[in-house]
Amino acid sequence: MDVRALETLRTVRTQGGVAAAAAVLHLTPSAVSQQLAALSREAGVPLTERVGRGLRLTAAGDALADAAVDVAVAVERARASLAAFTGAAEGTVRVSAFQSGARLLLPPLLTRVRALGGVRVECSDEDVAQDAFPALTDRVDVVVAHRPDGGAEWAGDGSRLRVVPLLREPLDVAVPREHPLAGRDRVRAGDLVGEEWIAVREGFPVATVLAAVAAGSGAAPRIAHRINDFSIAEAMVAAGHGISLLPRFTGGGHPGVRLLPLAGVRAGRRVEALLRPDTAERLVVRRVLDELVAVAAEVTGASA
Amino acid sequence: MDVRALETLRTVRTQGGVAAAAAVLHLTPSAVSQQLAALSREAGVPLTERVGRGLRLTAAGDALADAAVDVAVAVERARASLAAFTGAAEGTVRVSAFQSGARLLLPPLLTRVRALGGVRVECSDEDVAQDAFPALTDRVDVVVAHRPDGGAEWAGDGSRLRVVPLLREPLDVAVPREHPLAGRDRVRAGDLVGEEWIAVREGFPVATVLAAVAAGSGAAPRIAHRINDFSIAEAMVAAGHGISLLPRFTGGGHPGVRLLPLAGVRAGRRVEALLRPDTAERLVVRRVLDELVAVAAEVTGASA
DNA sequence: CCGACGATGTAGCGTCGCTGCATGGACGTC
DNA sequence: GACGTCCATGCAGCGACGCTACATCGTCGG
Repeated sequence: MDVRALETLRTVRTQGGVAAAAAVLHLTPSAVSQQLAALSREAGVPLTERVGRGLRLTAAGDALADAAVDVAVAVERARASLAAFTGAAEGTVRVSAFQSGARLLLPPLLTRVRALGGVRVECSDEDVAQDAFPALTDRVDVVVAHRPDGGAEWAGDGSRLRVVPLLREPLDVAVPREHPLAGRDRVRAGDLVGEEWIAVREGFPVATVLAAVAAGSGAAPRIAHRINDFSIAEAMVAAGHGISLLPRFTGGGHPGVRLLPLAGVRAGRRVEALLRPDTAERLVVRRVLDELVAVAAEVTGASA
Repeated sequence: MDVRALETLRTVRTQGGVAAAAAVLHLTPSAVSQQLAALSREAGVPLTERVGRGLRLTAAGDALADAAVDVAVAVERARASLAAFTGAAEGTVRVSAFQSGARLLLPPLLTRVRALGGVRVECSDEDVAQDAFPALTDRVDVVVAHRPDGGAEWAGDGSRLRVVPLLREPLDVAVPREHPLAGRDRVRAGDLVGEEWIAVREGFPVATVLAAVAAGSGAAPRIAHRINDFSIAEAMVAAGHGISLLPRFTGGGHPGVRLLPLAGVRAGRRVEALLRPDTAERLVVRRVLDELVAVAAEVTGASA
C-alpha cells in the first residue's frame, strides 16, 4: 500500500484521467497506469473502469481515494511536526488566483509575505471555468477561486477539499459616465431592460449572476460581447459599447465608468481559497494563508 | 517520508533499540539504522541520540513517532475501506495472553472464532513483566494483559496504545482445606499475619496487590516462594507449603484448595486487551476482538 | 474510413534499500 | 585495568522495484 500510488489514485480522480494525472505528477502515463494496476492487484478489486477512451474510479476506487486523503493528511502532519522542531516554516508556496482576484489580492499578499522572511510565494493567474477550480489544487498550493453568491458548493467540499472564505464582493452595474443612469446612486433590475451587456464566457462564475439580474428585469439580457477580463470590459463600458457587471473592489478604477449598486437583487460573488487537505497541513502554507485572509480583511475593510 | 521508515521509528521507540526493532521487523540492524539515518537526513534534525551503548529518540523523534502512529492508522483505514468491498474480513490474527488469562479465555475464543469462518487465530502465551506488555503489540496483534486494580495506566495509553477492557477479576486468598481459616466465608488482612506466602516474581502484575494486602495487615509479608504459574502455586498451596493470592475465575479448580474472598481490601486485577492503534483498524482484528469481549462477558457472567 | 487521443502492456535501465561484514564505542567481568 | 560482549553504524555488493521509451489496442471525431 504505497502512499505514492495512493496519491496517484487521488490525482487520477481529480484530473479525470491517466494522462492528465501523469502531467500533474510529472510522470509518464505508463507509470501512472502501472501504479494503478499494482494498487488494484493489491486491493483484490478493480479500482478503475474504462469508460469510452478514458476511465473513472469504481466505487471501491472512490472509497480508497477518500481514505488516501486521510493518509496524505497524516503524512503532512508528520512533516509539520518536524518543522516545528527545525523552526523552519520556510519554503515556497504556489498561489494562483483568477484575474481580478489576483489583481486585488496578490500584490498586498506579496508585500506582507516579504516581511515574513524565508517564505517564497510563486504566483500565477489561472482563469478557468467554475468547475475546474478544484482540480487546480493539484498543481498549485493555494487556489483563489470565486463563485456566485448563492451558488453551489465546490465539488467534493469537506473531506476532499478545504475551503477558506476570503471575502464577499458585491457586483455593481458599470455604466459609462454619460449614461442616463449615471447620476443615480443605485439602480433596480427593471431599469436595465433593453441594455446591451458585456458578459463573461459561459460557465464562468459571474455568468449566473447576470442571469439572476435578467430574471429580475423580466426580459432575457442582450449579450453583445463576452469578455472575461474585467479591465477590458471596463474599458469597453467607458467607450460606450455596453454595460456590465463588475465586482466593486476590483473594478471602478476607470475614470469614464460609474459603478451603481443593485437594489432588490442580491448580486455578488464569494472569493475563497481552495486547498487540498494535505497541502493545508503544511506550515508554510498555513502562514501564507493567514496572510491572505488578513489581506482580504484589509481590502474589504478599507473599501466597504 | 517513507511510511516503512516511520514504522521503523515507532518500533525502535517501543522496542527500545535498533537490534530489538530489527528482530521484530524481520530486518538486519544495519537496515534499521540506515532507515533512521535517511529519515533524520530528510528531517534535518537528529531523531535519535546515543545513550550508553543503546539509543533513544530525541524530542523531535518522539514527536515524529507520534505522528507516525496517525499515518499508520490512516493507511490501515485505507486497507479496511477496501476490505469492505472485497467482503474479506478474513485473514490471520495473532493473539497472545498471559498464562492464566490464556487458560480462561483462549479456548472459548477459538471455538467462537471457528464459527466465523475464514478467520484464523494464532495463539501464544506470553508472560512478561508489567511494563513489557505494550511492546508485545509489535509482534502480536491482540495482547491480553493484566494489571493490578488501581494500578497505573499502560505506558503511552491513548494515542500510542489502544486498551479494551475485558474483565475485572477479584483476587482471593487460597488456603489448603486443612487450614484453620478454610471454614470462613471471607477473611480480613489482619487474619493473615504470620502466614507464609507464595507470590509472583517482582514486577509482575499481582505483586503489588500482595503488598497492598500486607499493608492492611500491618506487617511485611513473608514470601517463601515466587511462582508465576498459578496452577503450580495452587498445587503448592494444596500441599500446605503456604498461602497465595489467586484470581477467582482462573483458580479454584484444585480440590485441596479453598478460595476465600478478601474483605476490607480491594484486591483484584484488570484484564485488558492491548492493541496498536493501526492494528486496531484492521477488520479481521476487530471481529476477533469483538468475540474476545463477548467471551470475557460470558466467563464473568457465568462465574459471578 | 482514417487520423488522433487515451489507456495499457513490454523491454531496458537506473536507483534505492537490503544483506553481509568490518569498525568503534560502552558496559560487565575476571 | 584488560578482555569479551553487545550494540549501533559505515561500506561494498547485490537484488528488486519503478521509471522511461516504444508499441499496441480500443474509442471518438472528421
